Amino acid sequence: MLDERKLAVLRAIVTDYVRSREPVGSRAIVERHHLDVSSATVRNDMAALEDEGYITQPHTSAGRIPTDKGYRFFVDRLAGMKPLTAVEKRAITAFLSGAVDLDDIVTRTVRLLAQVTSQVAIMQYPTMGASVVRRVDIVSLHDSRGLLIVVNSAGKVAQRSVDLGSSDPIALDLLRDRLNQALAGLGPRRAAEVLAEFASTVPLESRGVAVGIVAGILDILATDQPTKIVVAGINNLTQFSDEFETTIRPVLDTLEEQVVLLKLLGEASTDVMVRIGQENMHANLSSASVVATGYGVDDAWAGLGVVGPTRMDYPSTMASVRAVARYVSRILAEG
Amino acid sequence: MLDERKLAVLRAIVTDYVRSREPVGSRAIVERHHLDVSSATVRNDMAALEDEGYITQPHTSAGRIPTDKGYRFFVDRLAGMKPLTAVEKRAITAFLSGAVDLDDIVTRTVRLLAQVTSQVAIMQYPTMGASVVRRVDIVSLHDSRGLLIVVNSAGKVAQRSVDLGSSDPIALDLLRDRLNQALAGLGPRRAAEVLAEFASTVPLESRGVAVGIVAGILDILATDQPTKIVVAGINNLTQFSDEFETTIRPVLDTLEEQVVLLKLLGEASTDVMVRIGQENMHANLSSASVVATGYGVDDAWAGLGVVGPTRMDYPSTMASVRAVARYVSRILAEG
DNA sequence: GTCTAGCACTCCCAATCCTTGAGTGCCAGT
DNA sequence: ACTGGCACTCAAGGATTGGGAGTGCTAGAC
Repeated sequence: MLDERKLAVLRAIVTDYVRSREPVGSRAIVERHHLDVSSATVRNDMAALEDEGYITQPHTSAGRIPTDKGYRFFVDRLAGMKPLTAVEKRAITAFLSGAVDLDDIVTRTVRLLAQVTSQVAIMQYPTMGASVVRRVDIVSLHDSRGLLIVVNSAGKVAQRSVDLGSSDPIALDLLRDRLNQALAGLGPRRAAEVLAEFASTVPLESRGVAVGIVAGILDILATDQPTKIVVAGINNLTQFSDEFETTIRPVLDTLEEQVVLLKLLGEASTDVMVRIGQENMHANLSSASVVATGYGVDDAWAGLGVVGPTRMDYPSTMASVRAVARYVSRILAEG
Repeated sequence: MLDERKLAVLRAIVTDYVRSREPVGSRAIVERHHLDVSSATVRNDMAALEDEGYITQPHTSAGRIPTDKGYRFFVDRLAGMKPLTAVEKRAITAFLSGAVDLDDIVTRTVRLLAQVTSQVAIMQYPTMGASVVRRVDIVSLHDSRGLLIVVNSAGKVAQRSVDLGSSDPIALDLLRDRLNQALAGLGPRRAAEVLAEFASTVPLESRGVAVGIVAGILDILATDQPTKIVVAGINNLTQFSDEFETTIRPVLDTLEEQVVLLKLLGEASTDVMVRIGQENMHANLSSASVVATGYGVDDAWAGLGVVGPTRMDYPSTMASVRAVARYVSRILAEG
């Protein structure tokens, strides 16, 4: 059904439309892509492609633009990823290697991704997931307020404020030591089991505080799932000031909804995932595409990606997303 | 120069223009604000107000719109703050009191502020500032990588990854205890002084690690200044889809620049500050206004506020910003 | 002196019409 | 199976026009 030349025509339409943002006509194709046929022939091919649903006309007597299905075919069959230049690679490593802690890594990564793709970048904090508890700390602040801190093997630090009552520092030190001995090295499920028994092993006079703290730790272990999402490069949307209603407004609305973003990134796995337009199953993203992938090391895994108009340079974007994910994974693995 | 009626006219122009987004004419004023004079009289007043620079015409034969100077006068002299309704107050407390830690407080607050003002909200994390070091912790992760954690009395947790070399757990515990004894209760300046001497007091075999850790703490103490900024409600900008070039694009650009935002919020003090248009001294904000204020308790102080078009409802916005700042301060004070 | 009624004037805005040109679809011919 | 040619469609850009909203000014009333 689709011979070699029709594929070439589709490829030409996608690439030219992405470049120019304007419907592309038959004459332009033969000229820019030196197909050795006449424009009338290309027109016939275009009619066929339109019948198949790969392209469409904004109105009679305009050129063609790709449909979601057209982009999908392009991504799956007609194009690979455009490798990054050496300069880009160097810039990525240089920028990421300056990070001082997990927070900093995430912030830098998402900004970097926004910059290299010229799109809106979104990134999820690594989940504790398969990681183990490394340390529990209790810090008294003022009056009876204190702070409970749990660090996991991925280097993630979670905190909760707790009521320490009138317990004295010595008792707190003791409690902390006991908690660390009991929990260090345990995964979240096992830790929760141990904690269930823990309070009863504590001397009566600090029982009350211990109960509060145990509850706090359990809370941290349990509510770790909905990880934070960071966004950067929203101003990149302004380059699509036409398409305000179709792209900018809905995407901005979506970016405020953490839940939706989490779901988008949740589908990411080891290879680069592309969701085009309606494929996102979300009204606000019906004219936007999401390019995402997973990143991290075995005990700290999460997603990152970009959001942009369906008319985007998929080969470059996919390559950038993959590259950034790999580099940040490496950084995470190293420390 | 400006008699009672001229002030009333200016007030009418500001309020009507904020409501309708359209230049307001003399006839509309006498009708909507039952001034007992004719439109011709109002026209004379308007001519005077225009001479003084409080209002201007987009073009001949259009109504008048306020200038920056006009808004400024309105804010300073013609309007107070419009108190919040009981419902709003209750919603604020309810929403904020569910927060579990500092991170959560900040996130909730900034979203809340965006929602009640229908503007873009920005909020700065509390600075350590006058606070004191409460606890230092060292957690070993994997291989030789470790995590250094510093908690201050404001409940803020800072972290750095450090190289722990091949030091054994016992030595680390010792080091941690010594650090806590040395630093607990000290302000950042004094702590830095103590740290300068610290490494030389450590046994030779763990000297190397200690040096790295001391450097990390110093780094945390030193780089605490540029605190993080959180943004919410960017989608509220889409209500001004006219004004794309004048408001949306430049504001979006500005929001990506942490430095600029920090400077904006840095000027905030105890009362509500309003910067109108050009007063922001920043090209991108020349048709935007910033309403900001400080919040926090004595040892943890920072700024929060909103950014929107100069044409905004100042009385309501100012009241909301102040109310949210007060509630979040109270929450912080309570722990 | 202060306000008002009236009127000429300005200028945006929306509607209308026209032209232009890009691009298509189709058919007859090679 | 491809191509040249031609009629057709339609968006986009100008030019023209007719309100309509609003102003500024002036002469007169209080």
